[in-house]
Amino acid sequence: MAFWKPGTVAPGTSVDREAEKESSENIVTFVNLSSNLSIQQQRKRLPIFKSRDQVLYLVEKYQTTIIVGQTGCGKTTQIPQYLNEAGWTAGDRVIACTQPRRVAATTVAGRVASEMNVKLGEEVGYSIRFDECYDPNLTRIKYMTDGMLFRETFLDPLLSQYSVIMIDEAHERSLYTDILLGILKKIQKKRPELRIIISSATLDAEVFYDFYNTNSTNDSSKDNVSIISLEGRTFPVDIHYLEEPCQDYVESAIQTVFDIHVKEPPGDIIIFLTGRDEIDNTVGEISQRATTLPRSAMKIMPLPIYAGLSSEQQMEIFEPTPFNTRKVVVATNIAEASITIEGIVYIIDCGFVKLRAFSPKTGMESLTVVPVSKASAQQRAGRAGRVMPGKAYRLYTEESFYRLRDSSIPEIQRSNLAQVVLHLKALGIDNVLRFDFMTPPPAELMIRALELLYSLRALDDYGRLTMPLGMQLAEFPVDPMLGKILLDSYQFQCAEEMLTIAAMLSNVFVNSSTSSAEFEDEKRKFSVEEGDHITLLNVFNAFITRGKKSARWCHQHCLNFRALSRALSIRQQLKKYLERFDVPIESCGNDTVKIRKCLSSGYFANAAKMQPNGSFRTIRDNVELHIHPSSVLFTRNAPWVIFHEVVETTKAFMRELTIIDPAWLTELAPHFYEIKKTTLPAH
DNA sequence: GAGCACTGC
Repeated sequence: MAFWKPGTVAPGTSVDREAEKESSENIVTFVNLSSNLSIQQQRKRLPIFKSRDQVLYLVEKYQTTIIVGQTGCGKTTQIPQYLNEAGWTAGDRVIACTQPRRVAATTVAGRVASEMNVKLGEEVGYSIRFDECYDPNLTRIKYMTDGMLFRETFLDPLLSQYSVIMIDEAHERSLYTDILLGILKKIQKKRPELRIIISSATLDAEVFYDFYNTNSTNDSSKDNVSIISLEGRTFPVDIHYLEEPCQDYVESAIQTVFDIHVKEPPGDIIIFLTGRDEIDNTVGEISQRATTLPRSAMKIMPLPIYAGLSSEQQMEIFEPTPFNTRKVVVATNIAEASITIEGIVYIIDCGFVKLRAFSPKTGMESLTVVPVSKASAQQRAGRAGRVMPGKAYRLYTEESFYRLRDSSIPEIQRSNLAQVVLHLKALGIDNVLRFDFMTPPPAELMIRALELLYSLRALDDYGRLTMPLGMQLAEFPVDPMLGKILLDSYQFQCAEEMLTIAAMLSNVFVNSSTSSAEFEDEKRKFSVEEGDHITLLNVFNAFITRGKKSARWCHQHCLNFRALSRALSIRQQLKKYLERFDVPIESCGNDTVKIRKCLSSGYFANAAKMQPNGSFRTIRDNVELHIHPSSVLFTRNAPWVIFHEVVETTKAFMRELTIIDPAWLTELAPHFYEIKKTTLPAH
């Protein structure tokens, strides 16, 4: 875990070390020179090349190999090529390499194709949702999102075409990474020849080791798992801690920016904060205080970055820094792994992150600020050492760093598991409570998911998947409640409307980039008194008809073009599933009763009744809820509603609501509301 | 009368 301090021996070849001592201009020359080398020569220069034979030996000898290496060591691009060269793709076999993010899968595939001098989509391909670029007969190395490889287990439960499966960035412990880790262990029992490579950036490799090691004797020479550590190519980062804890990390971050600006040599800064509010305030405050700098001083340019910004706003941070100016990027966790900004030399880490958790007791999600893990703090610091040695300022004491968790709680232990349970059942894993997870989720989470699936009639009294409903819900790439309204739409002749609503709900960033009065005016043009679902339907329909799917129209109406285009793709994909399930694609026109009844047939469990004081209580658990101010129903009178989700921030807020008639609940879900009938008004 | 980190099928 130790960071390399300047003046000590650092990792990497002596050639690399010589280069980094030069100024940044010299590094540019260095890179240009290497681009003149042949591709094969460049590959041999990567630090990982020295470990090539050892990696191949370990993969040959052990069923599972754990590779620990920092980002930038070349493992993602090189290891699949080494395996290909060593014959692991002979006999039409394929090497898979999974990534938690879409962009990583496509860009890495492109780079490897050019290194191998082949056309992307032939020997080297990729597979991500809405974009497949590989040839089943030709492709030998396939980069894919972990979610896509998981999907493939539905078609071929043993993933029999793959000789080696490399799970990259496993330390991030994404939901699908964790499910795959469990399923691969199961597959390996039936296919002992399958090789698994787990690649991780942190040193918590023992967890992976113990999980895959099936050697029950004390003789460790019989282990079927091996570990190898690779050296990275990043530069040393000097870590600074506060001597005393700070009261206000935003204020402390701003002060640190100006300290660096005045005392340190040129180089851009990144600040990690937790959310939009903090970021916007910090950017404003830095601009304001920058006006008090002496006229002769270097200029300072603060820029925000978070997912809710439009792509144009996001692109600004990648512009080259103007002359005599220091760029200060103020970021959420988006810059920890998803976005890489070149030229960062200083990082300021507030030590916190906003994390989503799901409560099995109430079925609510909460979004709360929690301390980061040591692994996250290390990852953040590493963002400073990409082009030259950097400095990291942690806005907490060294002692509190050592009290942090080693790594974040894996997603699978804090998520709504309804979809996961459904998927495992579809793979024939009946006793999901005993499935071999690397870190099992709490039993309450699993039980909550089983209850919901039972109430949706996706599971029978014995907990088995129902046919065809349960199986179809498992195949659908949406939440089971959304899947239910799609499959039930034939009863209300409204599949067209449900497809749109489902696509829009799977994609919440439609309007989050602006929050001005102007936007409020725009929103009113689309809103209807029945609630948010039909409002979303109107927005999408206007985008298609009046807006002609154009970015310009979206801009004029304060809508997020990226989000609407994505909704369009999701809708097309969901439509293909409905067609395959023989659900007639009909429209109910403007019959909002049909639409709202159909919504209730999937969301009956999420029903709430207004209280005399204006708040709401759920029917199921009697939990107090509030309408989120972004809802079109916020200022309206809504005695009974169903809602898409609850997010707990300052209060428990329902998001995306629709007004319903309570009689529909007993009509559509008598099995769920039978015993509570007395609480409903007589009709 | 609040304000939602980030992914993914």
